[in-house]
Amino acid sequence: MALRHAVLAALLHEELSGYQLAKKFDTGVANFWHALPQQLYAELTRLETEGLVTGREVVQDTRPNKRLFTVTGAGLAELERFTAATAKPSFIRDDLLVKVQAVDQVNAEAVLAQLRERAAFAEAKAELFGSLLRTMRGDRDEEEFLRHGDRIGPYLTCLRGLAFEEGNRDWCLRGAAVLEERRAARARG
Amino acid sequence: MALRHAVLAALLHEELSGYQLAKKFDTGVANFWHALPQQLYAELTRLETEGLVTGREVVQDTRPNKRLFTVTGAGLAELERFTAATAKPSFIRDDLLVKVQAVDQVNAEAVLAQLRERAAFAEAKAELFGSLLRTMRGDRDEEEFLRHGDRIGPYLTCLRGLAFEEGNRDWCLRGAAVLEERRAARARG
DNA sequence: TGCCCCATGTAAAAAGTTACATGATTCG
DNA sequence: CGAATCATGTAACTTTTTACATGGGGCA
Repeated sequence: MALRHAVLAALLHEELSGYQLAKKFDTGVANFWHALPQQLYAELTRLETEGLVTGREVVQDTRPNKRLFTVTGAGLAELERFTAATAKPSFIRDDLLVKVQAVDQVNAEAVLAQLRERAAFAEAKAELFGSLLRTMRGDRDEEEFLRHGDRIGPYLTCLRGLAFEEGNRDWCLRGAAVLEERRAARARG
Repeated sequence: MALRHAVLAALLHEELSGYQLAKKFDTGVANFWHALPQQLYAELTRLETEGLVTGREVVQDTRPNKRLFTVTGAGLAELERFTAATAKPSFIRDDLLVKVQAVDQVNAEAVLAQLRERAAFAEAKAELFGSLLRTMRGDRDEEEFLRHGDRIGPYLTCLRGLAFEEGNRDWCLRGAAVLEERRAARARG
């Protein structure tokens, strides 16, 4: 039941349509959670019937009409309750880790290729997060911004996203280097 | 459908019972995946009917009997197929991140407390992973072990787990420091 | 004597993924 | 002219979580 809270948190600063929300959750720009469009449309509907968000129709001539959603007082109260409750620890769940775990018994070439691919993906995401952070803090430096800025929440979660992707990248590159080195050693005899 | 592959990967080196497997997956010692006991018992049953693992009954007098599972040839082939297929990117999904995202609008004290708690948890896990790594590499240094050791798969995934938890800890401590500083600033002015 | 560990599950509910559906507009 | 974007969903399926069930042995 955390998707609803993720949606509420995402709508806290901006009024968004389901479509816009979906884009954020999909690309991982909303890097504190991930969800598919269908989930979001369904969740927004549920949240609206429960009075936690309100939608207003925006009629567009050139584009299809859309509904923009805002968090209500009840929605904010619900987020407050959620925030006060204790959170469970989070776990990694990643196909690639499973493959690496098995790398001694299976085709290492395939794993090597996927490590390289993932490293590139992680690097791209890290760069995206980096530029988002620069945009958020403007001309202030980070220390200054975190001391006195408003809206530090999204900044902090983006920092975690950045570190996570940098960690991914570094680990993938390290793993790839190890596998390459071992392949080379086998080739030498 | 990755749980089955996680189970196969976990059983690759050791023969384990459902209970033992559950403990690993629960404490996150099998830090490349996480699953509840019920899932594992169900998955083991399924894997056995599909011939991907075989169980052998071990009769115990003082303890209840148990069934130890091993990966079959078909199981290894299935892992091989899985490894060759392309993996999807992984996303963070964490309650605490949602709470931090909302921290500007909700009670920051609760978030601060949870950041501290999580930092401690992450630190404990990082230490556990650190000692697991030391055990795995024995008296060799890491470079040496990764070059010439066998079973580097579990070592590499454990390295990722370690970096992840260190990242968690550092980020939590940073976030907590920021929130404290802002509280102090508010109190002053 | 009460609580934790061993050991294995079933059943139901919630959450997440995959597949499919529709239709206009803008861009290369 | 075909593909991508805007915009919103429904339906079926898979996966994960929560709650419940059972029963002996060891330990404080």
